[in-house]
This record gives sequence, C-alpha cells and structure tokens, in this order.
Amino acid sequence: MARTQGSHSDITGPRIRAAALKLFARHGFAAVSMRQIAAEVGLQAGALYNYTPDKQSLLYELMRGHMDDLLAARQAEAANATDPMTRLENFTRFHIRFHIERPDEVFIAYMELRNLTPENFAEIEGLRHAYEDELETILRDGVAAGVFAVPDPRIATYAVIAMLTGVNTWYRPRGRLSLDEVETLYWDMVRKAVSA
Amino acid sequence: MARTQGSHSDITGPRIRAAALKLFARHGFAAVSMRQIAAEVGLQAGALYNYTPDKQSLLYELMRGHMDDLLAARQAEAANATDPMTRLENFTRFHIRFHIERPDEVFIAYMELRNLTPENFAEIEGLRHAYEDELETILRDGVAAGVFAVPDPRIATYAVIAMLTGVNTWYRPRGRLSLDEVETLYWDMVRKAVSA
DNA sequence: GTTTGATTTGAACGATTGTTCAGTTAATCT
DNA sequence: AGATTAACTGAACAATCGTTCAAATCAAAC
Repeated sequence: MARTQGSHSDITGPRIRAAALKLFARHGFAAVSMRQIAAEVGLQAGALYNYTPDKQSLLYELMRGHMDDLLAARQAEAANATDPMTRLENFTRFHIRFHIERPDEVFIAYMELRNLTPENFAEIEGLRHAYEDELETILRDGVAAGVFAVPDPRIATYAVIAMLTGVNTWYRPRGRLSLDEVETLYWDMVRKAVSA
Repeated sequence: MARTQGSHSDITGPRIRAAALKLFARHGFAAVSMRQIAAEVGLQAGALYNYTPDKQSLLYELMRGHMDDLLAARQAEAANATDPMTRLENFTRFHIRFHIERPDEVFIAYMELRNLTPENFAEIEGLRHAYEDELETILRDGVAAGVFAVPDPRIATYAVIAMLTGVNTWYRPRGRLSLDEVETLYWDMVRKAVSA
C-alpha cells in the first residue's frame, strides 16, 4: 500500500510537496487547506493521505528537506579552501546563491517554525545550528589568524547570516542587479565588517 | 454607539488590541480565532465587534500603530546630529533599541504582511519605505562627504536593516549581553561595513 | 479476461471559523 | 424613579476545517 511505502514510479508525492510548498509560502501554513493542496495537484483531499499522515508532517518534511539540502550543498562546496578570508567569501556567496534559488523554502523555514510540534521544531533548529556553526568556525579561525577582528564570533555569525538572508526580501531575478553583482556587494560589506 | 466611536473611559479597545497582538505573535494571524482573543480579555466573541469591524482590521491597526510609533520615535530622536557618522550611530542604536522593546509588534509586522488586503499592505509598505529612506539618506550623505564607501546605498540600506532587525531573533533580556553591549557590537560592524 | 491490488473518489464526521443579532444587563441622564 | 443608551451575552448562521472510509476506478499480472 502507498500509505507507508511509495510505489514504483511515484511522481505524485513530490508533486504534492511542491504544491504545499508553493501554497504555504504564499498564504501561510494555517491559511492553506488540504483541499487547496489537493486541487493544485488535481486530486480530492482524501487522496493526500496516501502520501502523508497529516498536514503537520507535510510542513515538517518540507523544512527538513530544505535543511538537509542546505547542509549537503554546503558540505559539497566547503572542502578545499584553507585561509579564513577565502572560506568566508565562499560561505557568503554560497549562502546568497543557495537561498535566492529557493525563496519559497526559505520563507517557510523562517516563518512557519511555530507551526511545528516541539520535537520537529527541535530537530529543525538543530540543523540550523549546525549550519551557523560553520560560519562561526570560519570567524574564529580568522580571529586566531589575525585577519578578522570580531569581539564576539557568535553575535557576528547571527549578524552576517541575517544580513545575507535579507537578500531574499528584495531581490528579484530580472531586477537592476545580477546575482553576481549582489554577491560582490554583500561580500564587500561582510569582509569590511569582520576584517581586522 | 461604541461601534463607531469610543466612549469616555475606553480601556477595552486597547486591551483587545494587546490580546490580539500577543496571540497573533505567538500563533500567527490565521491560527488565532476571535473567540481566543475574546477569552483573553474576558469577553464573548461577539463583543469584539463593538471595537473592530472585523479581524483583518485588528491586524491592520496593530501594524499601522507600530509603524506610526516607529516613525514618530525616529523623528523625535533624529533632529540634532549633522555628520553622517554620528547620524548612522544614532540610527543603529535607535533601531536596535526600538525593535528589541517591541518583539511582538516586530514579529507581526514582518510575518503577517501577506494577511493584509492589498490596500492595507501598500500603506504599511509605504511607511516602511519612508523609514528605510532615512537610513539611505544618511548613507548617501556619508558617501558625498567621503566618510562612507558604499557602491549602492539602497542595497546597503537593506543589508544594514536586515542585520539590525536580526537581533530580535536571538536576543533575550536576561541573556549573556546587555542591550548596550549588543548595540556597541552591532555598531562596530555597521561602521566598518560602510566606512571608506 | 479475470483477478489482484494500488489509487482515488465522494460523502460523511464532528469541530471550528468569522460574523450577525435579538435580547439581557448595567450604567448614565433627566 | 423612569427613560435612554451603551455594552455584552448566547445562540444561531453558513462555510470550512482535517481526517476517515466504504465504494468505485484503474492498471497491471496471470
């Protein structure tokens, strides 16, 4: 049965998640009904329960998948550089690019945390913490190497991430600036903000 | 009748708005019912309609009041300084302090924009734009005076505001750092990020 | 071509939603 | 004291919510 295990050519599960993602991002988790999600994929509401145990799990899986993608993509890109300045530039450009490519996921991941059960919330927050720790380590290494001057690396981590994620609130793909220009502008500010 | 005009000693209206503020911030606009708000003030749901025409207006009034407070408080404090560096420090410290004192209002103002009608949304966005323009003007003046080096003052405005507002996501009143220490840490980063 | 099993429908469930309103209570004014 | 008015209750409204499930439909295997 499809309730617990997907069948051979399961394309419906992903389509349901994509519809939920789009609708949650536009209207908010609480404001979207299972019937709206079903209509978006051309099904009746009851059919959704072949693919998800309930509405809450749908939200959790979206967030969990997003955080897993984030950490996996970061790990795939973070390997080579050694000096803190280059690593910080890599992180800055990676963060902007990754988040700009997934505006709906990012929006949900920041705004719907309160709709998670406590256990699910703790899990998502743990993943976010792991991501933040990557940046904090870069900053600490830079301080130790004398290239950065940040009195409180944890606070600087929060500050940099908030600044970078803020790109999502105003950037539009066909806007005045290319993504590469945006990356460079932000990298200039980040570099100056933390440099010794 | 109280439906259109408040009576002499109206304390109920503010109490309703305070309850709505608290509940909207905790659970989100769509997830809070009029009955929950009424229960918080010790009333039945129907009585709320003596103070607000509908639920949507309750949200709009909270946001509108918050933005009005922000612009009024800013105007009261922004008058004196002349050199861009001092004005930027004033803005930075003001922004952090004002937002930290109103975590619920700030949370709602950023997260529930999509629950406003298009007209109400446009109005709130206009007020936010006016506030952002204050910072942008400071940055442009600083560039003209040669003390700041920001290639794109509009983008730098977005970056600084996102960074400063991010304090609300982690700051706790009885945490490791005092508000003044936080202000100083952020001011250091802002100053370095935009300085020539 | 029949059987099998996955998939979907369509209706039903109890609960809850925002909002209205006739009727009751409480306070103020003459 | 009697009249007026504001404030509130409690019930009702149609609509919608998440979820369940027997029955219908579909696709593939034999």
